[in-house]
Amino acid sequence: MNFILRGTIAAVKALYNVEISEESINLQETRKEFEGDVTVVVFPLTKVSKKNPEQTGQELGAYLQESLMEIKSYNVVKGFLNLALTDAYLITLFKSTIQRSDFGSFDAINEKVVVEYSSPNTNKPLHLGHVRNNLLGYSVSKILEASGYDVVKCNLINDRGIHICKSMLAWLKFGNGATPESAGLKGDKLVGDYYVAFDKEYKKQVEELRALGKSDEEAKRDAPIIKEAQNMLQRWEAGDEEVISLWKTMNGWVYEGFDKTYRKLGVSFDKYYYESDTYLLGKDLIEEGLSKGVFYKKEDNSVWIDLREEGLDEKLVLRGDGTSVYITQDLGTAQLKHDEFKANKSIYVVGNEQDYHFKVLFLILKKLGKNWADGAFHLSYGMVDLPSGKMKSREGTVVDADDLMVEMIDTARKRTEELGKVEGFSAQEKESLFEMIGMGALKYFLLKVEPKKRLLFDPSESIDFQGHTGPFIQYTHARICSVLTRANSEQTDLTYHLEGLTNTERELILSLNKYPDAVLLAASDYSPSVIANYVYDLAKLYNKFYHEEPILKAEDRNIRSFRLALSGATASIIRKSMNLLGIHVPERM
RNA sequence: GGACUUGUAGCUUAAUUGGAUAGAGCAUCUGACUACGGAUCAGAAGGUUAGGGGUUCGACUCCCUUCAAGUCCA
Repeated sequence: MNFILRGTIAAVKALYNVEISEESINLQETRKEFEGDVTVVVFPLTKVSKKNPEQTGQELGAYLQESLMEIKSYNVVKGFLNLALTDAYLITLFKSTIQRSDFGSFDAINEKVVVEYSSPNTNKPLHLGHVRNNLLGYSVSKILEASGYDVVKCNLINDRGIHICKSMLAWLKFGNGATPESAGLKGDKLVGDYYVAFDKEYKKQVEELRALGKSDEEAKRDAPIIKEAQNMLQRWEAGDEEVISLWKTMNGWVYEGFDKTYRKLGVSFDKYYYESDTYLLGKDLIEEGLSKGVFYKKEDNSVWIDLREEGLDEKLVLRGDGTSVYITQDLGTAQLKHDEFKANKSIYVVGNEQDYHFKVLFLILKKLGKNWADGAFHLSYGMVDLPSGKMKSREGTVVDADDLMVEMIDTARKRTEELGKVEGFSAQEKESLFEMIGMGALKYFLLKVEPKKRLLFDPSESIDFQGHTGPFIQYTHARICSVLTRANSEQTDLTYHLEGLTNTERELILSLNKYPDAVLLAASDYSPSVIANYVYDLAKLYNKFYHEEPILKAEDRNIRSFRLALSGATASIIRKSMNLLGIHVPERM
């Protein structure tokens, strides 16, 4: 609606002889209860008109109607100037813009963005929290891509450290040589089981030591199994062949398991980083920081940065014995990514428990003079909690990603069969449909909420398939496809000449027209929920249209062709939107 | 002790970034030409936007404060 902006600027110039900027004009959709399509909020303009809002609105409205042929009529309510667009304009808008196949896709802007997401530990299977992370990361990548960025999706895998040694050690002790094949388990599940087994044994040993009179702290420190694990980590760091070989084998199992989960989730990566390769990075940056005077040493040789001026604390960046802390590695990895991709932006999809960490990380990079750090952004999302509280893998209170997906697909199967909707489907078509619907419900459920909000998931309450849900939108798409196929089998004259539009048709065109803005907003906010809510509104509106207006049964041939075209365009935008969420839409369901 | 985030109808949530009478879904109640697909549509009911103060033409949104939930930093 740029012509309204320009027209308003011209109107202000003509009426009040003042130059104003586009930003000073506040345009919004006209609320349903008033007549019109677009509303100019006139309060801010009273400063230049030096008249009351009502009068200013009247003057602007009269001028705009006179000068812009797209405007049919206007009215002023309080300080709001409501403009009604002509049907002719909306029809042209639909034909020349919305119906184009490239509607809503943006030209490449020649900027690169790295999106890091997923970033699992190799000692346990993925759970619902990871699912949120993966879906967010993938969807944000798609959205950025659609808005013109060159996107690199990457996954930094935490494949080393004491936690991996725990799984390895427990497997050696209790595993009897079990493999995923022999145990009939996915590799990540098998390894996760030994991580739990370690913890169980560890707790038992701690109890025993405490029974012998040791303090809690001593017992936790002295339990033989934890010492063994620490010893194993040292051997790993020293490159001990036996340990390395076991580590490779077990991580291999885990990756096979993760791959299956990723495939089922429909997410993918362009680049993998492994902490075993990156954990020693960052020390040169410590040197750099010391020489620049950004860091300082304490008596024990440990290196720190003072961030108290920024309202934060003093922060340790390298231990006294010269070993890294998390932030050391993350500094190094940030530099590595920058060297490799020279990206304009770098997004980290990580839970909000690390808000502080990233604040510090970015601040340090800037203090080191890394200007590229301005493009760094922590896409922080809220934890997924259960009614019982936090998920804890060691206590078994997690919603496993694979189990959840199977459950969702099963529910979809039950629903669909109950409704008797799959007559004439082959077995294979059925399976892919159930998967599409089940995964659609799950993904939509997780993505429709703003990322930063925490999410409560109640496993005893199944995710809805009706109302504000993925399947509702999928259903709308299938319904349109059904109409279109029917139309195709009859006649295919798609040209039309229209006299006017019904209210719902107008609403639908205006809603379709919002798609590009939704993409841009979702991209600048890094928020798939913008798309999710947009496409829901669109689908809802289409269903209203579908009920109110006959399409195939329309008597006038022109109207029939137009409504088919409108339906086709709606299906296309639904498909594009859902694609940005990583959700597939069926043609029948 | 300090910092950050969140708080909207019974539940899950939206609000064009400061705009009109806070908009949906689930659940509850009422209805839909024998359906171009009822996983739909129309309607009813449900709100002191956690509480209090302030800023202004105008506040869910910004500022101060209290409360609640969660997280982080030693």
